[in-house]
Amino acid sequence: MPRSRQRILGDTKDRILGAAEKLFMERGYAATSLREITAAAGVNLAAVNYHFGSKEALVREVFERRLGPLNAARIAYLDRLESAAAGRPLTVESIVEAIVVPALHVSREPLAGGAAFLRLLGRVILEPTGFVREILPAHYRDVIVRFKEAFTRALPNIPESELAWRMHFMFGAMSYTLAGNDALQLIGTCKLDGADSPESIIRRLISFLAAGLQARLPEQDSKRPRKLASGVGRKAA
Amino acid sequence: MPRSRQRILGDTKDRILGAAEKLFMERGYAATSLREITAAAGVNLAAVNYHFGSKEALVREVFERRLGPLNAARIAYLDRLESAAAGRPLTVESIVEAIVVPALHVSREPLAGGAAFLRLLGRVILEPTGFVREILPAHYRDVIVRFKEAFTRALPNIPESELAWRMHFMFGAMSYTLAGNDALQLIGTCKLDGADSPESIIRRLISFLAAGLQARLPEQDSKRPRKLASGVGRKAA
DNA sequence: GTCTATACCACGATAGAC
DNA sequence: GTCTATCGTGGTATAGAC
Repeated sequence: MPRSRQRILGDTKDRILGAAEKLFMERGYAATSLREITAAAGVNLAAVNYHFGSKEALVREVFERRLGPLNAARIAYLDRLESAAAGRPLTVESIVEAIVVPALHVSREPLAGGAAFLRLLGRVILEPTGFVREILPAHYRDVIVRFKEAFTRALPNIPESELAWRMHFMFGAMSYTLAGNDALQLIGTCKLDGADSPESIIRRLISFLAAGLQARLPEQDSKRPRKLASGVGRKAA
Repeated sequence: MPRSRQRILGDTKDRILGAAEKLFMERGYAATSLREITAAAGVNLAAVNYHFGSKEALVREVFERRLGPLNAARIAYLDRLESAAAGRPLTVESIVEAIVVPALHVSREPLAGGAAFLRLLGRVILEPTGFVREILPAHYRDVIVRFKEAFTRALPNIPESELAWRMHFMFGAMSYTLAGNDALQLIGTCKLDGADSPESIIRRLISFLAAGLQARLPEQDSKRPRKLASGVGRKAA
């Protein structure tokens, strides 16, 4: 059902979407009022309710628009890796890379929402209530399936339930980092070198996650007596 | 300055604090109104503003009361490990244990706030705005200092900046997990075995984090030619 | 179909009586 | 210390203009 007429300078819906994204990113969801958004967009207050239904539905559309391309880029990255590997399993590092690097690109392209989008995403993922429970699953399903397969091939000795949890931990560390949280930095004693480029941070994140994903199992099946920790004293207490 | 008179059934301030904690945990901060809190506590609406000054100051006191004991338990745990080790460096696993296990205990003791407290804490840590920026540092400083020292001794070959980032990643994965987020679970394809006991989850988390913290450096100084990944195909692309 | 003006009710906060 | 009354602002709903 096409609209019969619309504005010259983008239609109202897009203007609201753009203004909302900008303000939500800058000030957060709760701290941004619909009156600020509609004022910035130059539209009437009631327009947001007409076009979106509610403030929550608005923020949902705001970052649905970003999440699709991001996850598509992740899958495309993985596709490239797998076709290059010609059937052999990938390294864990490269699989993690396929998840993290596209997010890094998003964080640096203002047109794609910039780092602020990831910050908002990271925050909204942690939210126990609201729309996350119904929206995120649909957007992440394909990504999870594909990467779970890849990890399973790369880590054949890790049981499925263990792998699920490790992916969970990976998800947490990644969300936290990409969200730009600097809890430690603020705490002061550990200053995360601000001069570090995003690339070097991502490299550090990848090696951390890859090592965690490949951790030896709590009770080793003793198939491959792999020595992991070295140069560290034995377990105390 | 002691109060001259106070109620029989706990004074107003404590009643508000108790009701607020319960409701904030259940419904989140933004979704809980002062009117609900004061109604549940059986006190007047204006009382919360008289005793605390604002809603924000109230939630701050709510989880300051829990965070102190939690971090004290972490330091005590580390103290015990170190005195038992008699000067030798601890294993990375045991240090991580000292961070995670006290939180597990909190999550299971309703009197200490229960799992809901960790959920609120994890969410509030992700919040870019508000009181976190001024409150959390003071409560976490001692913990960070002590554990950074311990990790530095346990991982003498990891540069300080690298270690800071790895602790950051650890913090993220841990907050995410303890906050009880089950993004993957909801996404469905990866069901995190609900039958898993908290203890087994914590064990998995510890081994994941310990492996990540001990990851080989991106460009190895080649002092200790440590083989980490095995049974995985070589890097593709 | 779109957009506007406007009214509604709940919220956090505060002043002032007691 | 406690209470009532009230203020400004928030998200939402609707009637009606175009």
